[in-house]
Amino acid sequence: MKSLKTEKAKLPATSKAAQFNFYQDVWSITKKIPRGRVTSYGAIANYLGAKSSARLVGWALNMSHHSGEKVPAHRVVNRNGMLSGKMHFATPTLMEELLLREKTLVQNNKVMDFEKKFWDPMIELSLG
DNA sequence: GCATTGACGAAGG
DNA sequence: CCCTTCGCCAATG
Repeated sequence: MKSLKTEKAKLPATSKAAQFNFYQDVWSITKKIPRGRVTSYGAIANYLGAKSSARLVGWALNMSHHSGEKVPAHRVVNRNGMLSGKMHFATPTLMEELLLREKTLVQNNKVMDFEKKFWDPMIELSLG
């Protein structure tokens, strides 16, 4: 696995190329989240070796909207399982609707059985 | 350019 | 426990 730190060693953090790679990596991982499962911003950042840059994962997913690519951003929630990003979808209810469509139930703005549905890329992708 | 703002999360009080 | 602070860093004003 390629960490962001490794990328940083080659490219300055301010480099456009480095940013682009980071976004691409985030989208790539997000696409691997199976239907009916969810993960967190921090888990993705951690997998990319950028443990403390969870906020940038949110930015990357935000960029995915007008990127033209199909990124299941609704499967990424915060570390408590809350739908903190739902306001950034086309409608305020779209994120929850997309989750419900794949049998992921939401109550009080939070994914039900979050721990059971949690998909950790660090674990799931390191074995494959 | 500097200050503020977040789809975050850990640590400290 | 809950609330605040802090590190993080691209984007925005």
